Amino acid sequence: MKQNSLYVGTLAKGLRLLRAFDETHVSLSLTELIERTGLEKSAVQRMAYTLHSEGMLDRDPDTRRYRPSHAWLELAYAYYWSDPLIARALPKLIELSRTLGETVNLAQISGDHIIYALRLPNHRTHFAASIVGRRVPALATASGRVILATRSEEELRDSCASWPLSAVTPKTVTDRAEVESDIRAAKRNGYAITEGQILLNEISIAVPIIGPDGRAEAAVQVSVSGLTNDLDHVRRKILPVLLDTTASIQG
Amino acid sequence: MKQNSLYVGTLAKGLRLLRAFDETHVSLSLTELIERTGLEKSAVQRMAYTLHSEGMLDRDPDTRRYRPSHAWLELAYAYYWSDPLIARALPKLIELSRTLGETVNLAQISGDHIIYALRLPNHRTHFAASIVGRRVPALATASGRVILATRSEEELRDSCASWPLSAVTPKTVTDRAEVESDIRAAKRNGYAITEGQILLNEISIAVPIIGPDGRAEAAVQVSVSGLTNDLDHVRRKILPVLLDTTASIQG
DNA sequence: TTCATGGTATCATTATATGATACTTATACT
DNA sequence: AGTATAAGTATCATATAATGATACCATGAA
Repeated sequence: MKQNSLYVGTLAKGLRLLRAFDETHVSLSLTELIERTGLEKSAVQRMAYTLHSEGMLDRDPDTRRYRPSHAWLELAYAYYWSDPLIARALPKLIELSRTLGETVNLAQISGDHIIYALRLPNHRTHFAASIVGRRVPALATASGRVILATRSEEELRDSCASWPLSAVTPKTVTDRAEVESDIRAAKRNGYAITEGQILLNEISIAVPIIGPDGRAEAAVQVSVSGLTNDLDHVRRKILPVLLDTTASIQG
Repeated sequence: MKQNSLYVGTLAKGLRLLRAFDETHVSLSLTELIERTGLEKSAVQRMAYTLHSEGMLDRDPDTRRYRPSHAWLELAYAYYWSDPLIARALPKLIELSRTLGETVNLAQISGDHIIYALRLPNHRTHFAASIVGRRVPALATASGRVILATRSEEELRDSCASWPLSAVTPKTVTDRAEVESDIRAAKRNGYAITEGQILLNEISIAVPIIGPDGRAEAAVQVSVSGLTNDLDHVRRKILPVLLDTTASIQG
């Protein structure tokens, strides 16, 4: 599968089973696992058996379908402890969530996507918008843009040119020049604001968490309904507290 | 390692590296991984290399230490989609969190522990108490007790006798008879309440989410400060809304 | 009932993981 | 600084353990 002699193909195969599960594949039968991983029937049989007996997959004895187990949440728990930013940001986000009464998120850059590492929902909204671990193309989000805005000119241009950018709502901006100029605006302003890019009628505003080297790896983002808010209100009422929050996280 | 011919030892070894990380081991060097997994040096070298090249472990090029990667959060994301209870409970918990202004949790039974699958923190508190994926001995928690209270007499007795129960605070009840009678009380009342069992000065109240078969696999738990609340207030003010919430989740 | 599909079990073959060892790079100590 | 010691990396012969083909057994549909 890969060249290096240190690479253990068997382990990689096992991981492929884990990654076969996502929002549209919440449980998988043996044959479905075969399809999704592209592995041999026997291999899948063995990997699934092993993952199950190690507690990484639950199995319905009746339907014989496999499902993610609680161990997947335990891994998230370990992640949270391992990332020093989480411990610094969480108490501030709780505070922010309380004062605003709106959904607040901590987004981290992860390749050309952002991943929501913390989410404190305050209103019923789409399921995907209230659970952690979701990955979204960075260029399509206020957080991704404002993080990019802290990077070098070259990095900014390259990313705008090559990172994924696909329409998910009718309002999603797919013109790369437009995205780039929006990021430059974010650079000047210190925040980025988007409307209906991922979800219609949703306004998101994000402020970067800037590291000692001036580069941001993460951002705090507040998302509000576009039906009950307008851009101006978001800028006047939410932005100031948001800036306070990120400042206090940066310490 | 195990007898069955379907068992793939190599995959199991790789998983052991993942599980070597926890709240007290947030990053691990090669030698630390060797110690914690008990595997051969060469094996750990290979597994770590493979996990890293598959994106399951991050690696600091300077310190050469390994850390959980964002992929661990993605797994949690897949878990959330796979568990139908999450989607039913989350909007109700958001509502509950707003009306109470207190920290609300969804706890699920997982062997002899409970695991916090959803947490909506409202006050700054201990870090461990605000992130998902934490496992706690079921008998020491209001949620665990109230879930057990929905089970058969035999199961109840066996669990009280054999499940783990260790003192974590000076107030932790380690007398199994006392725990058992508390669970029986929960059976009559439909809720369980604990004080300072896991965290000093914390009062927790839990109500089970009862399935069609009458057995609970999960519970909704509200935790408040014992300094600003007393048991009676919790029962009068929080319990009624909590009961509404669980009723609406059961649908 | 029969048929088709999905899941389970077995086994000879050899590719692949193994673990010992040597080598290189970092860190600690004097 | 210079040496010692530990930590990390690379290599390789060997055989164990993963492989994948195939046969067998449930399950559910027609």
